[in-house]
Amino acid sequence: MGKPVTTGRRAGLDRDDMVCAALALIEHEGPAALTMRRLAAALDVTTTTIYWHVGSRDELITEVIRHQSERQAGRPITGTTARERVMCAARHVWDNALDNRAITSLAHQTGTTSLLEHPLEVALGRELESAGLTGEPAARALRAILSTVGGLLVLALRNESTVPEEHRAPALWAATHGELAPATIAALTRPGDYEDLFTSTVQAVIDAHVPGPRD
Amino acid sequence: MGKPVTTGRRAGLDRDDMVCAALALIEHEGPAALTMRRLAAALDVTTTTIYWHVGSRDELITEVIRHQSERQAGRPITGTTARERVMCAARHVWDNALDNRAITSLAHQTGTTSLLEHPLEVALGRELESAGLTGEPAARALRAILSTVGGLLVLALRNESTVPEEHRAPALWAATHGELAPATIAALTRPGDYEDLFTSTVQAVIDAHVPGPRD
DNA sequence: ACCTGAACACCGTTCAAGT
DNA sequence: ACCTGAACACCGTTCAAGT
Repeated sequence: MGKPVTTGRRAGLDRDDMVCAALALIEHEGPAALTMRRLAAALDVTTTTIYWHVGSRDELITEVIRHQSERQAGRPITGTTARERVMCAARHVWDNALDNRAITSLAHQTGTTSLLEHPLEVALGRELESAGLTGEPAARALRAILSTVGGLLVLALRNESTVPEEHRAPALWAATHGELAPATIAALTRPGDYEDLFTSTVQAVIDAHVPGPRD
Repeated sequence: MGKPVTTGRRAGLDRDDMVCAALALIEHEGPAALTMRRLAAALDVTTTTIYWHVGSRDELITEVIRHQSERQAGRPITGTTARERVMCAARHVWDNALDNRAITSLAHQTGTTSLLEHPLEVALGRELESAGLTGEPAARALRAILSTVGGLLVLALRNESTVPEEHRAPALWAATHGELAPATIAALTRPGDYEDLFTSTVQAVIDAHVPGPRD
């Protein structure tokens, strides 16, 4: 069953093979490695073959992100209080992004983050509604939590992305703005403990938007 | 005084002219318009001329961002309480980004946001120290506030950036995850009031990290 | 010192042509 | 229906050569 190993034509490739090969390419060689020519070489075909199965590079990326979003879904949401369950749903977004950094970076670069995290965002929205939020407050809470997690992810993923060293810590900073204490300067230049930062920051945003057990 | 209008050589251009022309190009035609060839055409020279004055495209971008960061500095910080002044410094980052969306997007794409906002980030750090924060708590507060503002900016700037419509609101969302209320779905698909979102979210993060007047 | 012309090694995309 | 070869219009970058 399934597709025959070798048909009478040339290659036995379909649209799904392209998407999977693209996903593997991204995971192994980074988001920048996803070019039509390199993907064609990996599949041992010409670039025009990709254009026949998939429409364009944008469509390929969309399909890759959607494919990845499907196998990200499914982690159970734990916790007894509403805030705990909302926090758990937010942490799923955080964990999945850190577990799949290459694809997350690609989604971030192409503005398809919401497509990648969509099932997890829906799960988060469901918990907010279960917490009693409806209408505009629910929408505001959802947007606030997701943007906070997204901002923290940009910070946490900045290190291994393509950021030249000179952009991080020019020596003149300490000279021109020397009034700052070393620890404060470190916050602007060096990486920190993003796990703690995630917990405290997201918890604050959740507490501000989601009614607690004794409100 | 200054440089002569026309020297005995070919063009009277220096490194600063390249950076200014690049900045104008970005503001008028968007971040994607900044290519070596288009910049050379705008200056009526060859691309190799740019490589002589500026090193590479990365160096050009760094110089453009640094140039822009200098004329962004200087808005006064108002407010009487510590939290008010910290909020004001955070709002400066927000306002400047929204007032210069093209350059902000470029900085975001190239991972040089901290370089662009650096003077404003230092001002924010100063207010945190004035509020009594030192060491790790100061660093955590700074990172938390900046990442929150950054995440909200990504959301607010997403609309006019190069995001295809299909990435935003596929019709199947409502079908496969139809349990969500319309307003909650809207939070995932349509833009909202980011001004209100900024105020409430950043205020929550500030309150969580900066001691208030009666703590 | 400052600038040009030509070339190299890449991109995404299209189009006519093959089987 | 599925795939190739060649071409087009772009990129960033380099190198020898001109004045």
